[in-house]
Amino acid sequence: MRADAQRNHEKILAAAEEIFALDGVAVPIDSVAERAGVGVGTLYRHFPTKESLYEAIVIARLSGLVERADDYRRRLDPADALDAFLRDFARQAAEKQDLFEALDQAGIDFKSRFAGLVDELNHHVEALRLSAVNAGSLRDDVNSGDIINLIIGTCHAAGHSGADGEDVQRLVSVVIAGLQPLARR
Amino acid sequence: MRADAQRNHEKILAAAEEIFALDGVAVPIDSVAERAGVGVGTLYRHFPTKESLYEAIVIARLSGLVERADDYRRRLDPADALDAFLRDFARQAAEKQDLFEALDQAGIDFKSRFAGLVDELNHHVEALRLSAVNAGSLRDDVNSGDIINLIIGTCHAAGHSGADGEDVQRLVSVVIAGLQPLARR
Amino acid sequence: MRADAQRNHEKILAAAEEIFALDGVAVPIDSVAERAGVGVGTLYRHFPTKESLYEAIVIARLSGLVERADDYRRRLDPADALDAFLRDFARQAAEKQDLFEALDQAGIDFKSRFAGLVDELNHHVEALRLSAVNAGSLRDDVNSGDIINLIIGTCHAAGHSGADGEDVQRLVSVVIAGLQPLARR
Amino acid sequence: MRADAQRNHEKILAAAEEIFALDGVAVPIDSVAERAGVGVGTLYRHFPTKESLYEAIVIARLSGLVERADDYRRRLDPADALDAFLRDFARQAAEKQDLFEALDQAGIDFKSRFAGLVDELNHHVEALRLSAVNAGSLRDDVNSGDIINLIIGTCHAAGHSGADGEDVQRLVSVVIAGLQPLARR
DNA sequence: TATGAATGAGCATTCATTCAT
DNA sequence: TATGAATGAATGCTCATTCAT
Repeated sequence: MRADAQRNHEKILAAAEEIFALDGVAVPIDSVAERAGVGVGTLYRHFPTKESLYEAIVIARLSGLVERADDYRRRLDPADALDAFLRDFARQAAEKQDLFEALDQAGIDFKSRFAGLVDELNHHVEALRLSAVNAGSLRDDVNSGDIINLIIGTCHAAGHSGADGEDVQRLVSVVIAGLQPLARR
Repeated sequence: MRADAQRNHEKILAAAEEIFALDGVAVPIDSVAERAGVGVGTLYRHFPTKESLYEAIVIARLSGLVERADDYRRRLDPADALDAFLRDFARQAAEKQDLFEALDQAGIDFKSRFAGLVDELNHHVEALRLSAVNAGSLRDDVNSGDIINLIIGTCHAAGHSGADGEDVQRLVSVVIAGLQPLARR
Repeated sequence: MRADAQRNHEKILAAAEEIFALDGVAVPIDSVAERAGVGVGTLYRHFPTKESLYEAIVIARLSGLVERADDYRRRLDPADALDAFLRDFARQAAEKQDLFEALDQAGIDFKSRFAGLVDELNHHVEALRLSAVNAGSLRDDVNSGDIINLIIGTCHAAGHSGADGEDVQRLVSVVIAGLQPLARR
Repeated sequence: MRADAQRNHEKILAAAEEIFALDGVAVPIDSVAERAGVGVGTLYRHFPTKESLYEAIVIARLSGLVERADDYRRRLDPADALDAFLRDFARQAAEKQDLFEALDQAGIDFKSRFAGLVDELNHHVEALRLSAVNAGSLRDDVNSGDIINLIIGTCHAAGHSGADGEDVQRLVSVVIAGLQPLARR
C-alpha cells in the first residue's frame, strides 16, 4: 500500500498546484481532494492542515529554484548565470502563479515559516549577484532582495494580467536591462 | 439628511481602504462597518455587496491615476512625464498595497468589470509612452501593458516583502533604467 | 430588537439545558439551535463557542446554589440549614442532570474556569459545615469537599439510573444519616 | 496463531481500559490501537465497533464484581460481607473511573444492553443486603439499587474531583455509616 | 491474517447578506 | 433611515469504519 499512498500523495500535490493556480489558495480543501480523486480524509492523512499542503508546494518550488541557482553559478560565467537564473525563475513563476500568490498571502509569517529556505535562496542569489558585480555585468547599487522582488513582482503581475510566456520574457528582459551597470547604459 | 448619507459613504470608503490595506480583502464586512462607525445595514445600503465596495475603491484609485497621467502629459516633457507618472504610480502602490491586491484577486473578472477604466488608463499610458518613444527617451519594444505590469508587479512584491518607500523607489529606478532605449544603454 | 434578542438568549439557554440533559453535552450545536428555533448564527452571536454556552448554564446553576446556601445559613439553625441545602442541591441535581455531567466532563479545566464560583460554593458549604459541627449535628471528620462530592455523586448516579425524585431523596437521606456525629450513631 | 489472536485481544482490552480511564471514552479508536501496538484493522477484527470494545470492558468489570459479591457472601458474616463488597467496589471505581463513565454514557441503552449482568449484580447485592438486614446490620428502607447508586455515584464524583484513595474510603465510610439501621444511630 | 491507508458523514465555527425594529 | 440581530450555506477538520495490500 505504500505504492498507493505515494501515488495519492503525488496526486494531491498535483491537484493542489493546479487548483491553487487556477482558483487561488482560497479554494475549499474538498475541491482539492475531489480534483485529486481522493476523499478529504486521505488528503488530511497526507497533509494535516491546509497550510501544510500549501507549504509543501512552496517548499518544493523554492528548493527547485535554489538548486538551479547553484547549478547555474557553477556551470556558467557570472553574467550568464544570473541571466539564466532570472529567466528560469520567471518561467516558473509565469507557469504557476501560485508560488508567488503563496509568497504574498503568507505575508509576515512566510519569513519565519520558510526562513531556512528563503535564507538559502537569498544566499544563492547573493552569490550570483556578487560574481556578476565583480565581473562588471551587474550594477552594484541593488541587493539580492531587490533582484528577487523585481522578478517575483514582474511575473506575478504578468501572471494576473494574462500575459503569456513571451510577454513575461520581454518584461524580464526590461528588468535585466535595468540591472546593467551604469557604465553600460 | 443627504449630508449624513454622504458622510457615511465616505467614512465607509475610508475605513474599507484602511482595513483592506492593513488586513487584506478577506476581512469580515462587519469589521469594515465597525471601523467606519456605522452598522452593517448602513454599509449595505451604500454598497450592496462586498464586491461593490471593493470596486468602488479600485475605481477611485484608477480614476486618480488616470487624471495624473493626463496631468503629467500636459505639463511635462515626454521623458519626465512618464518618469513622474511611474514614480507616482509606484508611490501610491507602495503606500496602499490593497489596490493591487484587489487587481490580483479580481483576476479575470477584473478586466470585464473595470474594462472602461482600464482602457482609459492604458490609453493615457499609451499616450505617455508614444511621446516618450518619439522623444527618444523610451525603448520602442515595450507596450503600455508591459509598463503597467512592470510597475504594478514591482510594487506589489515590494509591498509584500516589507520594503520601505526608499526601497520601492530603487526598484522603480531599475525598471525605468531598463526602459531606456537601447542606444542609451 | 433587544426584546427579541433577550427572548432568543433565553430560548437558547432553555433549549441547551433540555437537550444537554436529554442527550448529553455531545449533541451537535445545530440541534440546540434547532430546538431553540433559531439559526446557528444566532446561537453563536449569543454564545461564541459551545463551551461558553455550556459554561453559562453551569454558572447559572452554581450561582443559584450559592445563593441558597447563604440564604439557608441565615434563616435556619445549623443542622436544618445543612440538611435543607443538601436536599435542595440534590433536588436540583436530580431534575437536571446536566450540571453534574458538565462538572464531570469539564474535569481538570473546570476548577480553573469556574474557580471563583467553585470557591464561593465551597466557602458557603464550609460555613454551613462549621456551624453544624459546632452545633454538634455533623461529624467533624469530613470536609466541605467530601460533602459536595457525596451529594453530587449520589445525584449523578441516581440521575443516570432512572431514579425518580423520591428515590433521590431516599439516597440523600442515607448520606445525611451517614454525616451524623459518631455520638449519635 | 490462535495464541497470537488471544494475545492481541488482551492487549487491546488492556490498552482500551487504560486509555479510556486516562482520557475518557471519547478518545479516537486509533489511539487505542496504537497503545495496544496493533493496527486499527486488527482491533476491528476483534471488536467490530467501538461500542463493542466498550461493552467488553464493562462486562469484564461487572463480572468481576459479581464474582466478588458472591465470594464475600460465602466467606464472611453478613455485615462484613456487605462492607467488604462496598469497599471493594469503591476501590475499583476509584482506580478506574471509566467503568462508571461508561455506565453513565451508555445511559438508557445500558440497561437493555447489559440487562443480564445488571440483573445478576443486583441479585447478588440483594442477597448481601438481605443477609445484612436480617442480621440487623443494615437499615431495611433501602434497596439494592440504592446501595449500588450510592457507591457508584460517590466514587464517580470522587474520581472527577481528584480525590485520592484515602478520600474515597472516607466517603464510602460515610455512606456505610448512613446505611446502619436506625437503632444504631 | 495483520496492517494502515482511504473514506466521507458529521461537527464547530465564520461571514456575506437579509430583515425586523 | 440606521441599526445590528438573525440567517444558513460553506469551510476546515475529525474519526468510526471499510478495504486494498
